[in-house]
Amino acid sequence: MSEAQTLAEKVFSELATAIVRGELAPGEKLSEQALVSRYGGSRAPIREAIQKLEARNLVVRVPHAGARVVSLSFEELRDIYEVRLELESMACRLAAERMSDAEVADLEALLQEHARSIEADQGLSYYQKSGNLDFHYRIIEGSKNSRLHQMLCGDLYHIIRMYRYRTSTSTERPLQALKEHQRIVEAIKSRDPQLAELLMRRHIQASLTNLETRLAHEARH
Amino acid sequence: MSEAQTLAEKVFSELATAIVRGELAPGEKLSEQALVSRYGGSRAPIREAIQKLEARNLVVRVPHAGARVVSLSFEELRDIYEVRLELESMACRLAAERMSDAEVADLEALLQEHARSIEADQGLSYYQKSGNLDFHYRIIEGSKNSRLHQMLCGDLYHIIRMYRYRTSTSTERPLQALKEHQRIVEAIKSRDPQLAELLMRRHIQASLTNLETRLAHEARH
DNA sequence: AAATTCCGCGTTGTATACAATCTTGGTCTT
DNA sequence: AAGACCAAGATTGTATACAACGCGGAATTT
Repeated sequence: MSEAQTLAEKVFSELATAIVRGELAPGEKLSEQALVSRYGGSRAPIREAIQKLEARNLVVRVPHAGARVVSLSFEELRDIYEVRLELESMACRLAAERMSDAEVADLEALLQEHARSIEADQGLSYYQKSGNLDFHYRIIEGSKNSRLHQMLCGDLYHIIRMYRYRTSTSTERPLQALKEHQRIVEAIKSRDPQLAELLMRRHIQASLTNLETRLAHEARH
Repeated sequence: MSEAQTLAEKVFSELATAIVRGELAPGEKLSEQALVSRYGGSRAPIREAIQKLEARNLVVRVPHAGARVVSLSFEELRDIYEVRLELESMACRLAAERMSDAEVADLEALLQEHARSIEADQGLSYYQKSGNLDFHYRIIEGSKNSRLHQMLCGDLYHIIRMYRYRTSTSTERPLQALKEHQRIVEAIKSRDPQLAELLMRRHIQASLTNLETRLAHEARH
């Protein structure tokens, strides 16, 4: 991702992606000694990396007991989605007010790109992975609210992606999602904040119920 | 505040309150050496404390250059308020749905307490300080959303309180605020989520415009 | 046999020492 | 005189060493 200027940042970055990808299971203990022999360096930068992970809510640390990969309960994950739903709807409303015409045009171009990918039936998995994220990132950036951007992209999304890996890869409805994306952009283009917010809310709500049923199904086993 | 189980936590706690109270000015540099001679201990726990401050967005750290108390621009502070406005309105809506009858009764009792304090004209300053916060905290807790609670109380409120200290102490309209609080509780009591959210949104919007005019005034000097 | 206490080991928290980087002051050049 | 370059000092990043705390198993007691 971003080039690390320090060893601690490098270790943090690697651990973060490892956690998000599920290579480190939720609840798994992060022994400082083990990390030293795995990533090199001494305990000082490793501890710093762990603290950075804690800051992003990817690990939980208890004094004198060590750090563990965060393990969210059903309720906690639902809470996160609930907040994300609200914040991203807000971002979409603000984007409809504040995005420049050029940015809106770029966003339209992005969706046309996605449409071609799906039509060719080749970039289907691509669309599910980075394509979907690209769209949402642009909306968030379009809100022109730095703190909102930080909260959504910096904190919530890592957690969400982490649990996406566990429960199959995102939605299996790329065509439906694309249509919803297109309607959202239409609302932004016509500078209708309320409609844009409403459409985004419904869009995310769909994936939320998707997740809930999936988790409920998983809980039975 | 919370009893510190480790030296790093203790230093963090003291530094945090010092920053919030304005004893450490925004932009001021936090030299590790200086903090060691001020708070004792070695650099290890001091560094850990600084990292915890960074995690809460109270300081900004750049590699090889040290840490400074966060100094927010006008736009950044407005961004934070914008997010708070949305999240706390959301909390109020959820509280109207999820607070127990007992909790609502407690909240009513709290407001009656506040009313007496104001009527006696003695606890006026009290109401502005902790009273106002107590009310908002209870609403947030009433949302029963742990992540929402964490974001509002853990991250945003420290920053907001920090800048309240700089610009005179909160609103000079305790009576008006109390009335608004009472109406909010009424909406919660009658289990009207939409109305509760609307009233909270207006309530915070008032303090937001309050802050904006104050900052605009300050910018002239 | 079950519960409890205590001791030993491993882990984390803290202190000190060394290396790498940035900053500051001065000198030199243009 | 203004700006760039360079070296010394200070500061941060990293490594190693020591201290404090928690966990787990064995021995003891009821």
